[in-house]
Amino acid sequence: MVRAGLSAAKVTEAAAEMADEVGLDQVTISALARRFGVKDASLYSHVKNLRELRVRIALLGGEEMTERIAAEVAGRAGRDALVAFANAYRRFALEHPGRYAATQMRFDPEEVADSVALRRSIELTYGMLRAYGLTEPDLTDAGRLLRAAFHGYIHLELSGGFAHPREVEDSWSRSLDALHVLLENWPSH
Amino acid sequence: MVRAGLSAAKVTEAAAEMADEVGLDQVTISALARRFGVKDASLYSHVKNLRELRVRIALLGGEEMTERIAAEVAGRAGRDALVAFANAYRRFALEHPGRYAATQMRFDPEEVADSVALRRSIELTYGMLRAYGLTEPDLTDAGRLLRAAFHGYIHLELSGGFAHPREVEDSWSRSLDALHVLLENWPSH
DNA sequence: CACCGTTCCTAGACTCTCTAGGTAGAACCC
DNA sequence: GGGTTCTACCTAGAGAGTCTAGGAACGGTG
Repeated sequence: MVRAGLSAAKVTEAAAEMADEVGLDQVTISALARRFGVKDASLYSHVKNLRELRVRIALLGGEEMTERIAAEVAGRAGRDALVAFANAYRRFALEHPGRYAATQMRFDPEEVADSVALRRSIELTYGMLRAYGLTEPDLTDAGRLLRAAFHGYIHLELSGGFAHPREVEDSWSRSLDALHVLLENWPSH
Repeated sequence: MVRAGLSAAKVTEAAAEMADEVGLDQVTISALARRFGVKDASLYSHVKNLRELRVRIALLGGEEMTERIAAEVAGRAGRDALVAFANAYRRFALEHPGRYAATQMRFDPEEVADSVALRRSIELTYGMLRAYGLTEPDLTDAGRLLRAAFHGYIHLELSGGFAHPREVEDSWSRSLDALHVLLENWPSH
């Protein structure tokens, strides 16, 4: 008997790759087992169930994503930081749609409680916004709007919601200009 | 034998209701059949398959949503129209999360080709933006950003992404203020 | 070498989608 | 009222997926 030599980490990595290729909801225990040349039941030694597998994809994706964003934003402020953040965010989501989709799942608080990436990504956003001179509660409001705009844009783009011929690239960078202007003129009170 | 008296419309309506109650991905043919006290196979007389059922939910939801938005926006312009549009959009999504989720599916062009609601919702957005004095291509760019912001906000809210204690209601209306300012100062060229 | 934990297996229960072909109610028409 | 036809609903079953229980073989450790 030749063993595949699996582990929780290997299974998660392969699942993430599969999610990027065929979509998160096409990642099934049995399809993954097939990919490893192994029986379904074997995977349950490494992963509790399908739900947990997807959460693992999300945690992996979240880490990779914030790492890339952090690297791009490092040393920048204001418009430069905003553009770097946004482009790193979007590029990751487009290159890794499955991982990205996983990060958008609904989690129980305890599932992501010990996720460093989550906390770090919030810090990154707030740091960026503070450079615009914002303070609470504007910080929270602007942060939410920014996250919503980024996520909404990518979601619509990935789901084919932009049918109009105008290039999404152009639209995107013009939207970033607009958001920059918005943050500079955030209406306080 | 007592008949349930089903039809495609009744099945769709019940499926939409079910989606709002338990989530779109919990709407299965068998669960729906159970709800009607009927065997799974019986539903296939009314609906081609699960995919088509979900598309029907989306089309139904889309119609209801644009109808409500149109009613709220009618006769308003500028900030009033923006706020009315946004609030109607959000309220519908929060009251009908299943229907709303269905409208965010990825569709083949032909599936939604004859959807009046889709075209009307685009017209509504563009009408609103023209009142801000925008012209192409700013119209498209601003429209995309607006849709992204609305959708992103609701998606994050529905998926529990706003953990911070600050009231979402307040954040939301402040974000609408901000978007209003943004549209008034949209950076052309 | 014998022990032990881990990896992988078989077997099977349960759920879901969807097809093929059959039965029984309702509506029409003479 | 009896026959025809449409269609709502049925049984039966194939196929795919999740997941559990319990067993076998491999790898490393004493």
